[in-house]
Amino acid sequence: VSTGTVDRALNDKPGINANTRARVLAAADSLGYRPNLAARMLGTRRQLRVSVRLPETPAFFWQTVCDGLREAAAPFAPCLRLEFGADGHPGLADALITAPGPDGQIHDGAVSISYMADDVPDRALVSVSVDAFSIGSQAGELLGRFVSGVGQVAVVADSIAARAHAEQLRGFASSLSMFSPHLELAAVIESHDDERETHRRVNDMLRAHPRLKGLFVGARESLPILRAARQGGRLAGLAIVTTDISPEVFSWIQSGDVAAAINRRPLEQGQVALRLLYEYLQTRVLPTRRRQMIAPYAVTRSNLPIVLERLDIARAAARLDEAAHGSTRGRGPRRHVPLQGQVDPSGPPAMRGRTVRGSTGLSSGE
Amino acid sequence: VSTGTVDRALNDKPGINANTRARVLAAADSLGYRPNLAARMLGTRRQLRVSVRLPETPAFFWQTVCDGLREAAAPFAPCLRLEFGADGHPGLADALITAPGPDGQIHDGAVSISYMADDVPDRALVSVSVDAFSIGSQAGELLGRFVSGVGQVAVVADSIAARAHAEQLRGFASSLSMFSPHLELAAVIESHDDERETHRRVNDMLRAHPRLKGLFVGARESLPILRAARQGGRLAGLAIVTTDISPEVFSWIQSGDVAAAINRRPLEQGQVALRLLYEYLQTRVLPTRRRQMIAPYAVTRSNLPIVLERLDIARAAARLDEAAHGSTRGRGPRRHVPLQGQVDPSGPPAMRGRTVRGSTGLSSGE
DNA sequence: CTGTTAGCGCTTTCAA
DNA sequence: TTGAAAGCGCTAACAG
Repeated sequence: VSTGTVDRALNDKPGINANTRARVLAAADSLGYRPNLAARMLGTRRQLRVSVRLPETPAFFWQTVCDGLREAAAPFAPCLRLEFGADGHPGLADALITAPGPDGQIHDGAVSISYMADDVPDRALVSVSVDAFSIGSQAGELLGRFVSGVGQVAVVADSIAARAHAEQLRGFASSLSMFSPHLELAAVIESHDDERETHRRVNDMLRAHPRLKGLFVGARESLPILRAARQGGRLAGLAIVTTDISPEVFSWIQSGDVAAAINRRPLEQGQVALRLLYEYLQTRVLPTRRRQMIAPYAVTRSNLPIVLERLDIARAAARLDEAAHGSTRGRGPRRHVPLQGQVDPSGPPAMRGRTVRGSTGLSSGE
Repeated sequence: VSTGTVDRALNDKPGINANTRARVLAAADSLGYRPNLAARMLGTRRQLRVSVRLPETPAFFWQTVCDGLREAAAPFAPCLRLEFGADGHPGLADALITAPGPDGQIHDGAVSISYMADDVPDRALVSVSVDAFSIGSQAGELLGRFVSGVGQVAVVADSIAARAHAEQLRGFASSLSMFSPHLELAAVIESHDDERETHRRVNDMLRAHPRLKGLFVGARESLPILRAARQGGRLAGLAIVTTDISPEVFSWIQSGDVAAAINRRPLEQGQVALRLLYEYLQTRVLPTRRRQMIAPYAVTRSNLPIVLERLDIARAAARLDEAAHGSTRGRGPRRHVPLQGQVDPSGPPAMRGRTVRGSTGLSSGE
């Protein structure tokens, strides 16, 4: 019963009698042994390397996910190290955090995988995502409450064929029929990579439905759709709910032209993904649920300022962290471009909860 | 330049020449030295002890805060140890997490303090809270959107004198006047410890305003108020927004009688508090903002199921953790009573996002 | 297959 | 005031 043997037993290492292993395991169990993770990382000078491979667009969303990852990883430094994009060679990493490609498949290999999407492919350890159905049903409920009287609503989504978007649509339709029988789903259109094309489709749809009262924008990029509605002079009569949370739409929310944006909570997605991954890497225990759901919620002009503040904090911390890291290791370019400027191009960054009192809060500063 | 000297320099220990200390510090800085926190905890066998002293009511809220603390502390075990209530003697602890008494003061002493409330007393290191103003203004906005046409709304709060409640009220009034000029704030009443008394006051108010269209329940315990509205037969014509997220009100949300509950996010409050505290204890660096704000958001029947799921996960994990801890240390009673039964007394615990399709979701299970 | 040993980066104690 | 050395709990390499 030497430490070496115990180590072999506890860590499923080869070169140990099945019998002794069993005895050691039993003893450990009865003694309630818990390994000291800190000491383990000390022993092996090796640090856990987590490679992060995420899409580049929509930029704000994924950069915020990265902020969440960084924030959650900070306390574990230097035991754990995040390698973003090209820096991290997945083959050398202990884990890979990724999102599926357009075909829904993961292409890289790694020891363990955390995965940010609605499906859990077999190769993924765990997936973190907001519930698409819940996003849709929340949008439906909100529109139902925002629009008074009988009327029509429409949906713009990216690709109805994609599972996530289909789920959103199901949720939307379901909550419409359940909570808002006064609303009729008059049209569902798909947005297009080409902004002009999207603009045209939305325009056509709006003309076809002159009395449309509500619009759910489920597309990743909502700006082309919003602009089409504005140019058609339809903003006043239209309650709009979007899923796009990006600096560009903040002013639309602030002005009330967009009634609500369903937050997919990228920051939390990153945090949760990292927490789960770390736990797994340390304990090798899989979480009970392989799909970790995050509750989406509505951002409106009354809670927008404080939501933004949180995002700013994360971003500032990330910047700080990267700077410190940079000076330590002294290599590698800055990849994480601060978005501050985009959030508030003209005014001071300080935009506290109180701002809601000033009607032009976002664009004028305080 | 031996390790001992370096240690003395870096940790401000006595018995070192001011000159050498300066030199060591300079060298450390230029080398970009970052202490290895894991190794530090190994060296001193001492673990960080954090004493948690939180109110007992409202039970659901504070127990969920504790769940958040536990969840965030789990990865740091065994370096950090949470001691709840009577277990932890604050005098022996490295830190104290607490909430202010009714008088707004902290009574216990500890090295550092995390604090869950709207104010930061001087003795507190940092405070974590939702922004009360934001809660109020969100409630105001939602009511403004839920209620169509000109009408009156009312507020029920705990004690207008308390700063947090005053802020809530300010936020509510502000967003009402800004976003919803069609609504008039017709009455503000205070709830009472005695449920009968509360019931009577609400009743009187409702009679005095027969055409009331909206009600914001900012009181901690909303049930007496909700019941009064129901018994007065006023539910149908009344849009109700509450701040009380507890098992008792879930069914009211599910049924649509309560249009929305503003979530003060106890789970996140706990997580954030612990993260900040840990960071401080390790690095002795104070966070840039001493008030950490969390964005409140609206829980409605469309996102209720998934919000509940998250709470359940936290609770299950906490139970698991406590069980494991219990078997290891084999002492101490279970203090943390699982609330599962209260959430869903009749049905199976599985209540997923899809449940929204069944109109009786909550009470019938699936 | 098992035991022994040398560290990992830090704190602490005891000597100089 | 400084240095030297032991040891925290664990892993890894080498002996038996």
